[in-house]
Amino acid sequence: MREASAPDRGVRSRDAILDTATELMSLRGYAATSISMVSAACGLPASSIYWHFGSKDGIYVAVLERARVTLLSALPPVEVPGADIAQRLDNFLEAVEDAFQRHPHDVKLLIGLGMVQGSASAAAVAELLHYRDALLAWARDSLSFVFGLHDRPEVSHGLARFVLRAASGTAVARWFDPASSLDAEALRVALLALAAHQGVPVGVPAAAPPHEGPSGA
Amino acid sequence: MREASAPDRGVRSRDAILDTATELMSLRGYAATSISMVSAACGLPASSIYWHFGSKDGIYVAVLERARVTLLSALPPVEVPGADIAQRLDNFLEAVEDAFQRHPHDVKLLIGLGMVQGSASAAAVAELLHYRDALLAWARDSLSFVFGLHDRPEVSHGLARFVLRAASGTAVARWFDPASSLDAEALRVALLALAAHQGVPVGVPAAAPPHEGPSGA
DNA sequence: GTCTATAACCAGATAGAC
DNA sequence: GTCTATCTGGTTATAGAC
Repeated sequence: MREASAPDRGVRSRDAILDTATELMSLRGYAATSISMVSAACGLPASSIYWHFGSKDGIYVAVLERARVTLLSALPPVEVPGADIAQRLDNFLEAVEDAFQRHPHDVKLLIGLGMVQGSASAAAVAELLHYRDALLAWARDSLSFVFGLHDRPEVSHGLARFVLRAASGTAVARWFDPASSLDAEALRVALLALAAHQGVPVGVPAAAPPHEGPSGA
Repeated sequence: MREASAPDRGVRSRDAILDTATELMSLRGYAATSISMVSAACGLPASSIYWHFGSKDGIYVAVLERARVTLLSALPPVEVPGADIAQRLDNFLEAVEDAFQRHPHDVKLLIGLGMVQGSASAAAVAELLHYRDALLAWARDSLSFVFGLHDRPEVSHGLARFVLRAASGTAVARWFDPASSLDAEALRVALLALAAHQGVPVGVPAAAPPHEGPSGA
């Protein structure tokens, strides 16, 4: 396995560079991460990094792409198991919480690098959007299955957006206080109430009447 | 007013630098914002910026401090008006939504620059923590008043954390899709359900039974 | 594919006249 | 307080031997 003749020396180096860049960029951000830092941290000279990725932006795009694939393949299929809504919702939230805890780098890459407009290339921004859309689509499909919303796509979309925002907000909270976790319990209560509020039968009364517009005062 | 002899030429320049730096840093992040960019954008030479703030980090701390004061003074007092919980909650959420919409720079500074550990000074990180804590305290006190939770601080703290995370997540969503707004309606439903779930009387049945631990399956 | 060496440039920061 | 000019060091990126 060691001294792999040379055929895959390249791919091993490539992976090492990607690992290092992922860690540094998710921790410090794209702009604050320099090629020389990556070089020093992974042991390979800067020119090797350029040979593999062409430019700093090229590394960034590769890092984002791999993070997206990794995170998405760690998520379970959208046909969430469970006999009823409560069970399926618990299973869904457990999957979200699990991925969130196990892939902090990937989550943070998605979140923290939104402020890259102007510093990074259009390709990198497009990859970020792709990343976000893929996560949102997974959440939407899963929640559609959980609540049986095949005929009400706008409701499952709204719930998915809510979950994604809660997860993003928790990721933000996590870099102030690294012990922050997703609080699946609160999310469960909130999602059930939101679904009920939209008229979805969840085996529980709606939490509040629709009430159009803010009430005077 | 113009040609103010010189006494306040200084403070005007200082403010102009702060304005420019706030805009650039909230848009591009701290690391990606250079002194020369600020200099070019506000018209003053780099050495004037150093005269006022001493270092790049000094500008950052001043920007954060002013953002915190601005945002906090834009928030209404915690004695949220309203005859009942529903009215007070609506007023609270309206205040949050309003501040969120009117001060995008300040919100983004708080959010997006969490990944500054290692690039910025301890003073800057401390200022960021101070910022976050002040917002959380305001939300906690307001929600305590809204729901009448003076004797249950841990509940109001949990609700405040939930609101702050939702707002953070929305700020993140906003740099993918600038049209994103806070969705006060969803937040209203979620907060009522969460409060009810904690046994707080909100004039509405609890959304779900406490149910200890995930249900088998 | 990996290395050493270096080009070309821009960053943060300072000196000193005014 | 503001300016011009400049120093130093790190940055992205490349050349060319191996």
